[in-house]
Formats: sequence, structure tokens, C-alpha cells
Amino acid sequence: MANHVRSIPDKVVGRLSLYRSLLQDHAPENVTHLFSHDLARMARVSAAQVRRDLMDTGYIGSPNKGYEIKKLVGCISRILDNPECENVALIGVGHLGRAIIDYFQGRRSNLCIVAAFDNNPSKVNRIVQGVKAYPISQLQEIVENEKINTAIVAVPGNAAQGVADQLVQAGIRGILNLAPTPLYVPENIYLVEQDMTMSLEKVAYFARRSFNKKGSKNE
Amino acid sequence: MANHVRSIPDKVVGRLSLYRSLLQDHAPENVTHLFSHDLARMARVSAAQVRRDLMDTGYIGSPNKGYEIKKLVGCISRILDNPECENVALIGVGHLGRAIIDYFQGRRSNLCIVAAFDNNPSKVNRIVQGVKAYPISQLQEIVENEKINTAIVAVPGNAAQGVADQLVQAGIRGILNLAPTPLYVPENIYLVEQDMTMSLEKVAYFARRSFNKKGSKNE
DNA sequence: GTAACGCTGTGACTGTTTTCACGGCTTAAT
DNA sequence: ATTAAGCCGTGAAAACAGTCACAGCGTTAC
Repeated sequence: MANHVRSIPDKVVGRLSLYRSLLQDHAPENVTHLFSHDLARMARVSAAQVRRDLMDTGYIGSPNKGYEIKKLVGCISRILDNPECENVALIGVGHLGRAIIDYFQGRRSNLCIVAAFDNNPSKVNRIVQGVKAYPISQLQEIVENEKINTAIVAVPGNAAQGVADQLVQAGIRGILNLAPTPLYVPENIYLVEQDMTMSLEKVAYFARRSFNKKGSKNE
Repeated sequence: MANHVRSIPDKVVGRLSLYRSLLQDHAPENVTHLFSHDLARMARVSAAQVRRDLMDTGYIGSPNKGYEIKKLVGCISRILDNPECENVALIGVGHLGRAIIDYFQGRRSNLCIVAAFDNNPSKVNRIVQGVKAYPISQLQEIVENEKINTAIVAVPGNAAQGVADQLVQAGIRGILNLAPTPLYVPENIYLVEQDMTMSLEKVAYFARRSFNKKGSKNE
């Protein structure tokens, strides 16, 4: 319980992840340093926000060179990443599942989707976009062998809870749920719900009554 | 500008949308009423949170019957929904785009994807999962004709900004961005960024250091 | 040398979101 | 009737998140 390693808030972790991907993917080749306001502009946040967030990484910038991109990325990675590559399971090999595989296939990241699962016999026991697909019955076995502790749920809503139960059973520690049904999981499992319906209804609501107020959100 | 209709905060709108979908899709058939703590349990929030959120809808529950589901749904809908059906455009007919169409096809909602767009000639001018797909060159025309003011961006990261510019040009007011690149849009456009990479990195981070702390997030 | 600049890191502040806690109401039971 | 119970609505407090503003420090210019 003694959380000697200072625990970083949810929101900050999200932005650190964003900063890193911006630095890796969108920084001009020839630039080695940048300032808080540069990163802020890229991430659509305030410069003060960037500086505050970076405090949590322990990285210290130079007052007039700014931040050294390489070092900063390394520093964020030391916080966000496992020392080794982090194995992730994907459940559901429909359109959404494949979209997700594409997402991660392209991007350098230490997150690696090492196995996909589906209960549709026609989809399993073959390679989908570079990822081996298994029947769900092998979930437990593979989660253990591959030391997977994070999973993405991309199945239809009515199957989601069942899948979640099996994931918890298999020893998964964190779940990203993309199905439109919220999940019940034990307290000690970290869960992020990402329901597109909800997000879209929000957009529609604020778009309609566009008081000239801008909103923006992540996670 | 006089916002006589009290503007409801972002977060609350999101939860109202969630409450409604829970009530519509997951309420037992024979039950007509429920209490704040019932809805709270379904939505994984506190009962006080539910009551506070519902204040914004104007609906008033009965101290010992609780909330009448039908009336409450109606009341939330009166806030979230357009009187008529709300037309939405989808940009990008890859795996992600199709997944989104499936999402909304199944669910009763007053959001309706009326047109999809793609710049891949092999994907356009045909019906994809019930939605007509057009080349992006027709964006402006169709947005105007169909009175669309909300769009979902589901294209690869490097195409996202270009698409966003065209959407703004065409008069769109709200954008849900699912591409892994944050967008620049004018202040008066409501934008929600929903980057799966970021979410997953967050899950992985908190799953790893699972101090027995639970986290949960939406939108 | 030294003055001016412009950035970082951070304490203090402001604003927002969530929780607490309690008065009031409505029903049911005695 | 009167009492007891239990939930709702909401003011007040607490927790959280983001912004402001400024001291301190390299760097550059003169």
C-alpha cells in the first residue's frame, strides 16, 4: 500500500501518453528541442498544463533550450511503459477488432497485441492482420503463457460481460471496454469505458446548442 | 447568447446519455420505477451523483417510488435530442467506420448516420451496411442537403486534419475524432478526441501498478 | 561585465466536479 | 392519528484539476 512511487493522476497519464505520441510522430526531423508552448500547441492544451504534467515525470527542462525531445520521450516512457514489451489481448475480431489491430500495427509503442480471440469458428486459428486469432476457450491458457495483463473488449454489447468475467478469471488486471455496455468487474481491476454512442451524443448535444463555447475532451 | 436554457456541463451530458441507454436497454421489463441507487449501480457512479445529474433535467422523482423510468427517459431525451432525428456524417469507411455503422444500426437513438464518405473509389457509390457511401468531393453538397451538423472522423491519422478542414468548411458544428491525431478546429466547433492508443496506454499503466485502487472513466 | 530576455518550475489561486449530510415529503404500519 | 422508514432535492464542504504569476536561471547582446 505504501505508494512510495508517487501515483500519477489518471488525466495526467492520458496527456503524457498524448505528448509522447506527438513527440514521436509529429516532431519535425531536424528539431532536437522544444518549449512547453510548442508541445502545448500540438496537444491543444495550455503551456502551464504541459509544464505541470511534466513535473510528474521528473524530467527537468532547460530554461532556454526547453525540453530535449529524445530525453523527454525516454522519461515519459520510463513512467508509462513496462521495461519489457507489454502484451495485450484483443477480444472480438469483428470490424472494430480489426480496426484496433491496424491502429497498433502502425504505431511504435511498447504495447503489443499478441493474441486475438473470438467465438466465431470461422475467424479463429488463423492470422488476422498479423495477429493470431484463437477461440475464446483458450483465453486462460494464453493469457498465462504470454503474461498478458491488459485486454481490449471489442465484442457486441450482449457478449461483453461474459467476456469480462472470463478475463478477470484469467487474471487480467486492466480492461479497455469498447462495447456499448458498461461492465461489472472487481474493485482491483482497472477499467476504462469508452462508449462511442455516449461520445457522439455529447458532440451532437453541444454542436446543436453551439453557444460559441469550445469544448474538447480525451480519454 | 442569453443562455436562458441553463447549459449543462460536459460530464453531466455524458452521464445522462449513459443513464438513458441503461434505462432503455438494461432495465428489467416488468419494472416501471427505480431509485437513484439502482441507476447508480448500473452506471457505476454514486447515488448522489445520479440525483445531482438528474437535477439538470428538471425531472422530479417521488420520495418513495423513486423515478418513473418512462418519464425519466423522456425527460433526458428532451434535453439530449433534437426534436427531429439528428443526421450524422461518417468519414472513413474502413474497418473502424463499418464498426461504427454497426454500433448505431442496432441501437435505438435519434442519431442517424445518413451518409458515409471515403476517398477510396472502390468503397464509394454503394451501400455499406445500409448507409450510402459517397466520395469526399460531395461532402459539402450532402452536408447541406441533409442538414448534417455532426460528423465522425474515422480515417487514418495522416488524413484526419484534411478531412476536418473540409468538414468545418462544409458547416459542420461538432466532430468526434477517432483518428490518432488531434485536430485543429476553430473555437466554435465542438470537438471530442477519442484516441484508443491513449486510453489503452492508460489502462496498461494502471493495470501494471495495481495498487488496489479502482479507476473508471468514460467518454 | 551587466542588463535584458524568455524560458522553466512551482506556490497560490480559481474554477469545476463530486461527495456529504440533512430537511422535507410520501407512504405504510401500528 | 401518529410514528417510522426511506428516498429525494439541495446547500455546504471537500476533493480535484487547471491557470496564474513570479522567482530563478541560462543565454545573448551590448
